[in-house]
Amino acid sequence: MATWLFKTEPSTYSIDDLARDGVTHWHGVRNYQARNFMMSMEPGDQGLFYHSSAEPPAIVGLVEIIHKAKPDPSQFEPSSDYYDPKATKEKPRWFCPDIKFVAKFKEPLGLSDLRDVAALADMELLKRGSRLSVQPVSPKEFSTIMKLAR
DNA sequence: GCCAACGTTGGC
DNA sequence: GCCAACGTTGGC
Repeated sequence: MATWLFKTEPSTYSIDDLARDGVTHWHGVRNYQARNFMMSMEPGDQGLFYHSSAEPPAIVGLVEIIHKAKPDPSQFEPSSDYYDPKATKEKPRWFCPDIKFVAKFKEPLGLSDLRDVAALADMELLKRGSRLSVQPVSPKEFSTIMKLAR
């Protein structure tokens, strides 16, 4: 089982939205590195759910991958913000997995608090200038965060 | 609102 | 294939 982190702006799609929906197609990611990580996800993998541009920016919950990545339908939809004119049904560019809600933490794990945790010193999320919206999380980092989570 | 960091685009 | 210009991300 691999472990990951999904970033989202809560004003766009929050942990509460996912709790309501139960399952969602993680569509709209338009970055090749993030896409490649999503294409390597397997059902049963777990993901941390992170709110960016939030107060505070924080890890707020846990999700699970329930279906491996398939073509992101929004790339074919001209009216979508995520439309990609260079993508075709025969050769899709963008793929995304289905994820399901597992838990919302009682207390968000704020970015500034995570920076104080020595075991997380090398975590991608905490790196200066880190913008990747889908990231791998190491087993050690994941277990450290799950111990902090309530 | 600022701005550093980073990815993408496109001219050459 | 280089790289300057530009747009976006996202913490602060």
